[in-house]
Amino acid sequence: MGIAERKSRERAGREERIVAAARAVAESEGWDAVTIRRLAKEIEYSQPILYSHFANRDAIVAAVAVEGFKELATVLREAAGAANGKRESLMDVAMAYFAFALSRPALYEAMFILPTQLQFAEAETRSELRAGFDAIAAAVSPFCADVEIVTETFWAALHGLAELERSGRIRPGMRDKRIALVVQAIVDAGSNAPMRG
Amino acid sequence: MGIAERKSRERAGREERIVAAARAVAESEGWDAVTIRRLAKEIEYSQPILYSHFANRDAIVAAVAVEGFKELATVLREAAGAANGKRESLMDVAMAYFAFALSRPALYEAMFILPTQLQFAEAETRSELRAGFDAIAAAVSPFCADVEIVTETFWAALHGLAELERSGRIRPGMRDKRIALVVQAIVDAGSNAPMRG
DNA sequence: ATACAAAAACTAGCACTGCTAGGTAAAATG
DNA sequence: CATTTTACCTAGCAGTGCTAGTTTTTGTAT
Repeated sequence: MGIAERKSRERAGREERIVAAARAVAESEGWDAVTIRRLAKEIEYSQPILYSHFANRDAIVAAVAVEGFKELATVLREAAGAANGKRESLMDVAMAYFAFALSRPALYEAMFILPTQLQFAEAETRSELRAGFDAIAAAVSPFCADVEIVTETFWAALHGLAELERSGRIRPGMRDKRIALVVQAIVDAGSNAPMRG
Repeated sequence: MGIAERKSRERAGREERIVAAARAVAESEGWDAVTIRRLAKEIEYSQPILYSHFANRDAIVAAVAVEGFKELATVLREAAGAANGKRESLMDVAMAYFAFALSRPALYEAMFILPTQLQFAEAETRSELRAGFDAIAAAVSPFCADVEIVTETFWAALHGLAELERSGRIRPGMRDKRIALVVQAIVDAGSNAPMRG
């Protein structure tokens, strides 16, 4: 039964094209430009076809977000692996996270700002988000006892810095100094806490 | 010519009612429910009236955001003033910020997530945002030399923690530990940096 | 008081959105 | 080749932000 497989392949291919189109349009014209009609035009099918692949528009955004989580995890792992020392590794992870967030703003938006509801029901999303989290945790772990807490806080600080800079709330010029401050805080958390306890 | 004044007063009152309605609907049903038709119904006028007060829907959201910036500044100033020691003051500011963000999610959304374009052209918004920033800066200043940088980073960390928790990315239970970690980082930044320099 | 001018508010409608029902063309099966 | 199933599209609904054109209300002057 090669026919069913061919059809399945074609469907999967079209689904990828939808997600790719959504991402491309969002990145070049913003998420407001990502309408069902626009995506239908991009893939050269009628609108209802999209609803045979995704339940609604949010599900398409969520699919883009899942792609983003995969890529973020890869980027962070590579950044952590390339460095020599523990401190360099942490700094590289921070810089890589920032570069990711600012170079793909629409993708980052899909991951952390837009839907925030459906995408966490899917198991795949959870695991991919976890992969990125683990990459950060690996870089953080040499400096602290309670890895989970420190990773969450480190991540939140990077996320907050990226968001406030992206929306023009804080000065764009001092980026590296702020990141250095966050990294230093993690390093200090490792050297201070044990001394006290 | 008391007539013109009366009319001006009535207009201002109606404008306040529009903003209040937008905020109330957003807080109880989410920003998606805040449509022009819905607000018109709430204030018992026709839709075009709203456009004699605001250029478009985003301007209404921005007006709500401005209210939020004023209230945030007040909340942070009170928190900083009530505490005794420098460290308590910093911790209280952090807790107050968090309480603000989580207790008025729709308001916080208007301030930091939704429009992010128009509202910073207005001078009023800038000054109110600055007021909140200054309140944080006052609590941070005893612990560092470069107040601006540290304040930006401290604020970003709080914002990131609030956002990630609000969207369910990090565990809700460990909130206080993460906040304590951020506060400790600021305190350490003050005790470490001078020793090195 | 009444006719008039000006201001204020409303009705109706446009172009767009997400989404869907119902009919049509294409393709696989006997 | 006929039939059934699958795939797909056209057309349309209800709702959105926003606006043109008209009507009502209000204040002014005779």
